[in-house]
Parts: sequence; C-alpha cells; structure tokens
Amino acid sequence: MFDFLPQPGDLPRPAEGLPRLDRSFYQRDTVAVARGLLGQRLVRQRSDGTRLAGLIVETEAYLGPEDQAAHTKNGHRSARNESMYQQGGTGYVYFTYGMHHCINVVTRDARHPQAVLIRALQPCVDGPSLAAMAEQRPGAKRVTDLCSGPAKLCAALNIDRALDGCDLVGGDLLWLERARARALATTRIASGPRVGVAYAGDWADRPLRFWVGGNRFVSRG
DNA sequence: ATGACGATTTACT
DNA sequence: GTAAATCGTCATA
Repeated sequence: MFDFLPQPGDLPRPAEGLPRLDRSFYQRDTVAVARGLLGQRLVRQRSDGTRLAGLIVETEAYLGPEDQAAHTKNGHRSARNESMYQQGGTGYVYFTYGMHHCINVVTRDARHPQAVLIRALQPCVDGPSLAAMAEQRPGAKRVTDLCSGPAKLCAALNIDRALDGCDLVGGDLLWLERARARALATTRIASGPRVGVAYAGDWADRPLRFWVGGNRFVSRG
C-alpha cells in the first residue's frame, strides 16, 4: 500500500498551533472564500481521536438561487440542502450517485444560500494520518489518488452525512486551520469552469473553479 | 407509486 | 475513450 510514499518534502508537515479560520472568514463573498481556502488546512478529527488532514488545493463556488448549477438554484430548499441556509462556517455534506459524499463550506449568511465545494486536498503527513487515509481509500495506488476529487477526499477523511450541518468554527469534528502567510503568498491561483455541471446553461461556463496552479494533487490538470 | 437523474469514481475497451 | 455502479431526492401521476 505504501509503494506510493511521497518524496521527502513533497507533503506538508502539520504546523502545530495554527489558528482556526474564524466566522468572519466564511461570512464573505463566496468567490473570495473559494480563492481564500486554497492553501488552508482541512482537519478531520474522528471519534477515536485520530486526525486526518490535507491542504486545500481545489475549490468551486456555488452562488445560490441564480446559479443554475447550485443545489439552491431557483431558491430550492429541502432537508437535503438545509445546511446551505445556515450561517457561514457551517459544513454542508451531501450524498450523490447512490454512493458518494461531497463536502462544502457554507458562506455568507442565511439569506444567501451559497457554498464552496472542496474538490481536492494535498494530504498532510501527520503521524499515522496518511496511513489512515489510505485505509479509507483501498483503491488508491498513488498518494495523488487519495484526495484528488470531492468524493475521494470525503472517503479519505471519513466525512459523511453525519457531518452535515456541523460547525466548522466551534465544533470538534471538522475545522480549517489558517496556513502560514508565507505559504499563501506563494500560492498561484488558476481558474476555469466547474466540473460536472454541463446542465447549468450559461452558468456551466463561468470560471468558478479554482485551484493551486501546477499542483499535482488537483482532480484534473 | 413510478421514473429520471445526479456538484462522481472506477473499471474496462 | 465509454459504461457501470447504486440510491436518495424530486417531479409527475
């Protein structure tokens, strides 16, 4: 399973004591959040205390009732997407294709049901966490296969609907940690159309997907 | 009650 | 490149 172990220096070491992203980070313009999340660290703490983590390297913005690719298009509201109507800093986890989970970070406020889909992570080497992630992704043959897609990273981090509606600011199941300013400053942001939303008319072409330019952990080049 | 479909992944030709 | 997997949700009846 570990024939794919990374080269030295390939994966970020966890930085202890990094502060969490706070409420105000999420309660902003959704595209700003989607860009701002790149390079930040997503941390999942399981019930047994183990922590699984990765740096966010790819996101997509979903802009609410107008956005024909969003789950809240035309103001649609149901039990499934209720979390998108919560305040910024809430987790929105949905189940799709009968087998996959995807996680979003809710932005702005309850009047603007918008969110950012997390599409790919660069796994952190965090003690046993890399091995733990690999256990959740038995089909992954290389470290770049572990979290290079929205459903892959949810599987790797044990994220499912039990985390839907979770509090990313004050909760203890899932949160985000602020990367060092120097790391963010060197992050080049690329953008393009979102993946898998061809049904969304004009909105399908909008450049609302963002990724770290040149990063090999993104879901597609 | 029934049928279509999906913010995907994987295996296979 | 194409297709299967697999089921909760939603629109229609």
